[in-house]
Amino acid sequence: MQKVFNPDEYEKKWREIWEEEQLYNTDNPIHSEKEKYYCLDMFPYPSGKGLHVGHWSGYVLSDVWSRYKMLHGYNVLHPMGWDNFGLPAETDAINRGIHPTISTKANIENIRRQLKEIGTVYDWSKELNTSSPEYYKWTQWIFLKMFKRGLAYQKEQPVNWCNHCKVVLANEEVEGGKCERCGGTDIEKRMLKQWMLKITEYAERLLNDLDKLDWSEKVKEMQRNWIGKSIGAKVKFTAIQNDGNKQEIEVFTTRPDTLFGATFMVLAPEYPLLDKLVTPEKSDEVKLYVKKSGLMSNVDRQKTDKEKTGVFTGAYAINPVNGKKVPIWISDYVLMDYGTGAIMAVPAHDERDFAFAKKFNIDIIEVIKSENSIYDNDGNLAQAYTGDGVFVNSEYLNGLSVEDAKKKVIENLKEQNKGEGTVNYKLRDWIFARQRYWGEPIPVIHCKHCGIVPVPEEQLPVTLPMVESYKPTDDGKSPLSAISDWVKTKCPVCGQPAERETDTMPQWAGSSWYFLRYPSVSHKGSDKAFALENDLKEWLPVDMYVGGIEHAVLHLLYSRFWTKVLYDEGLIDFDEPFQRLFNQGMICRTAYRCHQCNKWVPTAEVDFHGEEPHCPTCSQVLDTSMEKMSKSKGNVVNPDDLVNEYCTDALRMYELFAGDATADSEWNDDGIKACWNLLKKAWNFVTTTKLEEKASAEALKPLHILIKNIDNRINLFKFNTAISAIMEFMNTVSQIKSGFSKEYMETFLVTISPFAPHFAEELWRDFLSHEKSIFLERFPAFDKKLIAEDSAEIAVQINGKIKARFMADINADKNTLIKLAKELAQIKPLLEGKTIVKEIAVPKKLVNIVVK
RNA sequence: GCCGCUGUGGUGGAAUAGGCAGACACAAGGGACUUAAAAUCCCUCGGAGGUUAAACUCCGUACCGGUUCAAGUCCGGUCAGCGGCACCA
Repeated sequence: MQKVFNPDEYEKKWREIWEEEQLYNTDNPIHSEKEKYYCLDMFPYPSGKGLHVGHWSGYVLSDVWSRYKMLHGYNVLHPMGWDNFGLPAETDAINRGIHPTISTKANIENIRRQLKEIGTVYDWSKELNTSSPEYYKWTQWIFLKMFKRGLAYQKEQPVNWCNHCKVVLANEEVEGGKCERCGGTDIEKRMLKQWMLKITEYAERLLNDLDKLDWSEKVKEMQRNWIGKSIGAKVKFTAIQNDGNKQEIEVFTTRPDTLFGATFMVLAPEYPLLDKLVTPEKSDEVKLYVKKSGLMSNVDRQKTDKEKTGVFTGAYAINPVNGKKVPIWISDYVLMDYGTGAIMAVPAHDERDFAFAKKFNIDIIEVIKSENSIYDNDGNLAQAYTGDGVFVNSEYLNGLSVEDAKKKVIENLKEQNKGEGTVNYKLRDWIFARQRYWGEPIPVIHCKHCGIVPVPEEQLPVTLPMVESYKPTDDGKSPLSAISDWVKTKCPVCGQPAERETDTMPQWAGSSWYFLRYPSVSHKGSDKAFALENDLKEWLPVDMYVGGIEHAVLHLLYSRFWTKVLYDEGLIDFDEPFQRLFNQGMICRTAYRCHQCNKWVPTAEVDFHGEEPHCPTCSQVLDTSMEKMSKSKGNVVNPDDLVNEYCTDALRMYELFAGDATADSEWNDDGIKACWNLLKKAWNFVTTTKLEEKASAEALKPLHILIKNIDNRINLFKFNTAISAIMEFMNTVSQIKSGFSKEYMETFLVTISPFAPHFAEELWRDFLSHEKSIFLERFPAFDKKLIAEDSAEIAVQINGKIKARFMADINADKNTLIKLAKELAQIKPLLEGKTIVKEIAVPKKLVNIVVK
């Protein structure tokens, strides 16, 4: 009787059996002899929206990779968990009026169901959740390690405060002046005392170690940019205060060579000792400017195209190289949190200083001459010249090049104790506190007598109290501060009444080390943060990390930092968490926007009458654009619907087939049909072909080509062409009438099983009556001899244009090929009366005859 | 502005190491089967010319130029798009 293709029936069945058999549990004894392999997905934060087909693609990809590794005999750890703490979950809870402990639980259940429907190999026995006390106990423990190493400290400083989210933002969370969370621009600088992590201490290592990682250049470059190393010098100027005393002002510059061209100095408006410098007659003007720039939003202040503003302080400083008096100005183009908050201004050779000097009529002294400098009609510099050249007006530097002048001036400054060579980074310390409820409490106690005291390790975790009201406040205080029962405690050192820290950790805390936790999750008896025991230790570091590019700086930089700290603590024996990183592209789909109503129109609601899409409310023709899938743009495709209409395996295959895995790809609603048809064809092929004792050479050839192609292409992460290899195979074998065997079908099923696991398992165990899972098989090796061709088609070109083709023996040498080509009926006449200039032959490919 | 990446049919995309551009699909058109539709199967499918039909000829991988017997691929320049950084001294 013919076996009917009915995925609805078998897909669910196999998922349940796999789970019952604990097939993917790495502790299952059937895997005990195997080499370990750790393939990790970036874990999701459980939002209420569920997964769309764009999210699926990354999970399918890592699943194919994991299954492929299993078939190569590895014990594959492929875990999943929930990044549950943090703003997304809290915002979702507030919007729905449900406590986050409850709302996230429901969200997790929905996403877990969806992930299971993908047919993934997750080892659910190792599921973790960053908001569970047994997990965040260790997040707090790591924090205390940092605190004890002096890497966590409190500092009062101006910080980015998002008025919409009512929370402090780390520098990494401000993207182009906008809040990374809400996309809003209502961000102001507030003076707040904050917990900080000294990531800057690791800047150099975070930069250098990028070289040893197997990551895309793009992500590495983004991290390099973010760390932003600049090599330059610190130079000490001496300023005269308004009380007549001297004050040293240090500047950072990447161009110490141009020091003789410094004609003024600029301080950031927030510069600490400004009051002592400003002269009485300038005092009001300066105060007004400082106030104004303090009120300006980040976005406005950072606009590069805006005109320079500034105020003269009335004070002067002495240039250490030539004793010249230069005026001290303040301006908002100098930032307090980079370098020293003060610069020496060299208008002739810096564009910003040039613009400033032009506007306020300050001297411009050229110290580098070059034929590339541009002058106006009066012979003055028309713009700053920043290139190389020959030094002038610079005493002992005259005649030197930029490189030599830098060296010499630094030497000189150092001798006179007026400065030294130094390095600066754009990277700032990580603001590590949030004034929010839904996060890990920072485990310290404030005691009037003993200062800041860490909570003793044996008292961890400091649990987050269950409260009714967890909404954020406007005053920058954590909702926890209102819970006096919780806040009031005793100092662990002196026993006197003391108060708990009420800020919580940022969203990124839990995800900074979760990959270390997975291997030991089901070993709960071990009272350790992460696997140090021999058998667990071997899992780490992560072999393959798969996720979106959106975490290129934030999560991936933070994780690298924490890993290095834990390495320095001697807790782990590696200092990079993710050896190999794969960033999948995003899936895009047409989105419709009505410029009249000024909103996105969900695809399902678009009125498609006539040729063009119309707005359902105002009937305007809609603007269309290709956008990454998102609920807010209304262009998501729900995988649940496609699984119902087709099947999981078809959707898995189409996600891969749609395009290059690294690139963004476009969702085509009809595309899945191709994969659905492919499965149907393959099903009929396996179930209806008449089998013989032994497979024929004719039949084996396409099979071994398939094995070779799949193997190569999975290794190169070329999943789209791996799927087309299966299509090509089906097209070829449909022309072959006989010569197939049972063994043949078995090999075929193993080869395609990473892509269509349910399909392969059903035919393997049910149709071909195997006891054990197909995923305990070995991926077949291809046989070169079976693929080998005995002849090849040779293209014949005259002057590079194809004129004929012929079949030749695969081993024919160059001379034979040329000889055969010249005798061809189509070629012979073309050579008559011509002089042959050159003859080129490429075995197995072509012959090119150059004639005159 | 600086840095990085990408430009291939109507569409998504193929093309080891410079060697037959457009694999594999989607859409479209035509045909078969069918009372009909769906499903399935077969054919056509970059452009221009050419022929009853073929053969055949020319052009064609954003644009301009170069290297080479040979360029989607290498080099130089231009344009466009995407991403990152951006008053970082």
